[in-house]
Amino acid sequence: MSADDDAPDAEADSTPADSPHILSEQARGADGEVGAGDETGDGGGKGFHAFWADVVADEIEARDPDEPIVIKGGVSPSGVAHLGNFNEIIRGYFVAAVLRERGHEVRQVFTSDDKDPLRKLPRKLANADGEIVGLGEVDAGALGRNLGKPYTAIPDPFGERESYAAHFAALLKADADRLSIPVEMVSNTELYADGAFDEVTRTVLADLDGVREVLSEYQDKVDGEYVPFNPVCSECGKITETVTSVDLDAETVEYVCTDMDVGDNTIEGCGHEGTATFREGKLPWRLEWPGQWDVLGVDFEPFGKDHAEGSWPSGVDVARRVFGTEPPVPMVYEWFTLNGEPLSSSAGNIVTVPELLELLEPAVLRYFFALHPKKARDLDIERLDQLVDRFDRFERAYFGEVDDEDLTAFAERAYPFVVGRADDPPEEKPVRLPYTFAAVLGMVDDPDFRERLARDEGHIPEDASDEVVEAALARVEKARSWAERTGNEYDYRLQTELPDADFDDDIAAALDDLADFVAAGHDGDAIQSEMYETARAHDVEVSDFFAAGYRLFFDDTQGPRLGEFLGELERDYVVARLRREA
RNA sequence: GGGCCGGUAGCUCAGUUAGGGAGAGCGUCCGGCUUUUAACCGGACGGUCGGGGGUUCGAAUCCCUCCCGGCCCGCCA
Repeated sequence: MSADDDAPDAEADSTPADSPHILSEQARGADGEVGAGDETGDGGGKGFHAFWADVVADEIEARDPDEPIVIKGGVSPSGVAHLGNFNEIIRGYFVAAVLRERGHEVRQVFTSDDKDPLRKLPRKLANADGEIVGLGEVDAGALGRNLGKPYTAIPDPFGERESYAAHFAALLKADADRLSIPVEMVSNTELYADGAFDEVTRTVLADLDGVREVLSEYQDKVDGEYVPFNPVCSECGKITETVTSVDLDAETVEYVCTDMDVGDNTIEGCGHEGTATFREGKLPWRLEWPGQWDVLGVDFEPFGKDHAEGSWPSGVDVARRVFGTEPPVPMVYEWFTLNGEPLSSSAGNIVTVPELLELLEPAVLRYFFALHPKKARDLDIERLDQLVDRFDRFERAYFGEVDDEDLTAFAERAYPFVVGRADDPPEEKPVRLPYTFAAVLGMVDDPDFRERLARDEGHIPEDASDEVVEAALARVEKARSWAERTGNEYDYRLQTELPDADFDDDIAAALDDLADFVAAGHDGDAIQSEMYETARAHDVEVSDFFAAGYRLFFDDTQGPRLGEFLGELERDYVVARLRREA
């Protein structure tokens, strides 16, 4: 704002340029009157970008980073690896892909912050297939006894991996694989065990007063006694908080295993007094995060809005004043809601990657995350068709078939990354069945029926190869799963057995007439017309007649356009069913 | 209470970089396909761009202010 109201307003420690909201306002340099100091700024003349990942890539390039450029994400293992966690991988992926396309070497890593202690029991877990299960399905007691221990020191509740942490990390890695995202999983525990953290730990413990001064600006609990290192108790295995002395030469600390407060509860310490090396403990989060930047040489990291005002400013400060390094380029992403509600594993409002991939193609899911990260979005399972439609339109825009400049500009840049083929973009547009139409086809299992109807409705080109047809029809199973999962207006199923139903004489006679008509051989349009004629001829309400048809074929009161549908089915079957014979 | 981010049609969202026509898809309604029955085609309806003020010949876009929502502001991550 104005130039001269900077009273003795104390610390301007973090300048606006440290705002993590690089995709929002032009917070930096916006008021051109800052004048001189700012030549390393944001590199001035960068053009407009239709794809946000290019904006981020510009920021990274402006730092002139060493290669490979390192992009990081990370979470603490919790009960379920849900789609929200996946932001940490896929948002970085788009930036990584753009940088690679620009000729850089990029390393994308994901830290599983698995030396963190389990602080409370999760309400839900995900098994190895990503399916969500309740605590009751595992040995909850065993988990409870391990409160306070690092996730890597807790057995896998499903008894498959070497630890709780490994189980969780494997889930996320599997999700990344499913979406063809190359990411290197890094165990935070191993970083300590391998000594990668020795140097930063030494830096912290060598200047306790200096570190306390920085931290105390962000944490009330930091006093002259506070030692920011949490050893693992050699006796009970829990993370401890009370360090009594530091021996820099030996690289050890003395500690007492005291109680740890977690919310309303207390995790009891065992009282053991012991000695731990730098590798037998961890730094608290506010130091650990910038420590990871230093250890891994991180150039870019996306994070959720919850970190934007808490961890990030302190992390910037710690990086500079404690470690003497520059923090990475940041990027805040908005959280999305699921079916209009916040993601919550305890409330059961979560969805996993494998679950979603039963309902739509990987490219559609990647498209969802290619949309602007600063917008709060809702992923509405009931209306997944809208998302898929938007993707289809986006894809058509890439192939120049949509009269929309903005969308086309976005698609031209982002589409190759969305389909994971930045260096080899598709030259021909895939054949896509409209999602709701695919759901209609899903009412019948017969693949030939599906293809015939899709062709008749003009959704498959005459000269399509078998591969193209097969690829197009693959969406039918997705849409079918969607209809079943939501129980929506496409959730009809062609009945193979004759449903139990009675009809009055007029309707029965009309059905018989229609059966004769079908037996004589007519196409779908004709059958549709004949249904009206027949109903009138027998003085039956058209709606009642259709209802009878839906009862016979779908055991329901409604359904798709019946005539066209019957026209594609096997004639003998239709005739017999109309005659209520089979 | 303070800070940050967001608020564009019923729904999902573009458009804000460089101020100039308020848009798309879906839904709804109407119509078409000899035919009230969810797929196809055409058309229409639909918005105080969260409210107010300001700058400007001109504001969704820039400035101020207020409202609403989310996040952060003890610990943890």
